[in-house]
Amino acid sequence: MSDESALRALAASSFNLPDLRDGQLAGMAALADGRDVLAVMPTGYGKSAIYQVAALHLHKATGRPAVVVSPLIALQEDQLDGLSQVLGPDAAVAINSSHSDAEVEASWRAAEEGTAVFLFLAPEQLAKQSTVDRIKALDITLFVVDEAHCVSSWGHDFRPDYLALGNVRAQLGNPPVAALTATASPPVRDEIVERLGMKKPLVLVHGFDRPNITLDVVRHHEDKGKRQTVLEQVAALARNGHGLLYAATRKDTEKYAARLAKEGLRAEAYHAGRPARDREHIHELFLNDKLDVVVATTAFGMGIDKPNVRFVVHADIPESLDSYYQEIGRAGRDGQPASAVLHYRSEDLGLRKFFGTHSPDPDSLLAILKVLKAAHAPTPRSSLAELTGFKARRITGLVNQLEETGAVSAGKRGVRLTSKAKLPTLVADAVELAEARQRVDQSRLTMMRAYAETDGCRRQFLLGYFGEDLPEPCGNCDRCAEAANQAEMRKSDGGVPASAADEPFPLQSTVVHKEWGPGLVMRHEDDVITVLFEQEGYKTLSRAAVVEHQLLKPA
DNA sequence: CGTCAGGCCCCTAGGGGCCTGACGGTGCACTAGT
Repeated sequence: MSDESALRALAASSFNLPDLRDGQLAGMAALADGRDVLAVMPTGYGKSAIYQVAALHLHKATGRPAVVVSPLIALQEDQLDGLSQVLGPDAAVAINSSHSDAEVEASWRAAEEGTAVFLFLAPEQLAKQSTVDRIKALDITLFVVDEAHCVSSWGHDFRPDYLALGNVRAQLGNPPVAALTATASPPVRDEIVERLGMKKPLVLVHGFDRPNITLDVVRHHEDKGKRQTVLEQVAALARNGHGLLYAATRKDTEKYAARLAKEGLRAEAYHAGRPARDREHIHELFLNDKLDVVVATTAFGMGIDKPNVRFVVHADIPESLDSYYQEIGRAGRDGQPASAVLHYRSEDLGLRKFFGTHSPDPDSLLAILKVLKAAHAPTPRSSLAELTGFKARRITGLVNQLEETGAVSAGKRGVRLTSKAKLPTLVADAVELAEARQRVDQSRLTMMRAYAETDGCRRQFLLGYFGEDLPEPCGNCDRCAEAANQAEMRKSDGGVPASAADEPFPLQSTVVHKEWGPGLVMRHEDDVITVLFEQEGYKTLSRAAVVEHQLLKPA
């Protein structure tokens, strides 16, 4: 295996990586050998090195570049800076809207003349056929998709061009794919592999468990009480180091940040509504330890690699465990103890449900299909936009939906109708697909909720979701602490806990509520009983009210 | 689905309570107007 030793040598000499971690060399070798690779590794583990060393190796042999698809321009520029320092000024170039036409042209030349090893761009650039054609002429060595979970989490509606990457890759002659992400449960991995058209990929999953992060969930019944507790807790945690507070809405980030600042903390709100200049500034302050806490929406995080984040607190539940894992994964990268706390109210699920609702639009789908039927020939997306009056981006989204159900196919010369079925049938198929997606999104939320409500070890639950088995409870989460407590109490009582015997509705017993119907008792907690109702899902009832008004009857 | 802000009424004058409608996240690229 001279390739492997060559790659090792290259990693050491060009990237200053004398020691490679589990999976890195295997990934590099597979890519150099023309095999697809899916790497699921936390930020800071070194997944970028996998494609970078492989690309440099291939560039030395062929003089041809690798394409890197990356979701954020800021991320592209960071990578550019990093690579330029190591390999020289023109070794990495980017094509995006932050550069002038002249700069973009210079980047293309660097790629065409063989100086550039890496060509960075966002998926939206690849929506232009002229761009795809020009890349095709480069005969690239690798097609790298960074933050590949975006394919599944953003592709379907928010940034539909992600879904077309598989198609683009095919047009480029199916170069080997390197898909990289820090978070992906097995179904998300499957979707990435499928969407990018990866064949028998080498799947590398490493560094998933982060035992130094303490996992806690705090349940709340009142919104006001939750806000107060969150503030107190963040203030307490910030005494031992810097961290992040995630909130669901922009307004809440502002409110929390203002309150924390009042308490004397160096706190800033961060969300997509703030001017780019402020966002960069906050980012920089945080990286340089000049802020105690950043209060942010989901906008903050991708590409952040700060080793000494001591806590990540969530004031509101995220949309999925995939998101949650990624967000808490920003804590404790230095391996020192760190804290991840989720503040949970079942009412907060409502907002997430709202965000997860993408109502399918039959009229728009029909309008596209009518145009295509009349055309009898492949129709470029630009013409579709003109003829229907929809914006280009909307066209991409609608065409993606129709393409997924096989109604149309998008090729080099445009979109054409491929199904012979009646148009209303095709619309119905696409609508059904959108609804199915909605159900999937809801079920991911359900898993997030189950994490928040589990009686078992949080880490076992979390790792289980990602398909990893943790044989013993972790001993570093609130559930494990609770279990240890109860064991201690039983020991000192010398017997069965008192509450279990006189409890009118034992755990796992079936009960009936006069409005909500039949349900299963899931949990007892201080003065609250949690019941999973067949029709309504989880509900928490005050024990006093249950007793006083006889809300529940044994079934 | 829940929360918030604004308007309204209330009973007796300034604050509380109720109702209703609006709003809620993530980024690319492109264009028009300074």
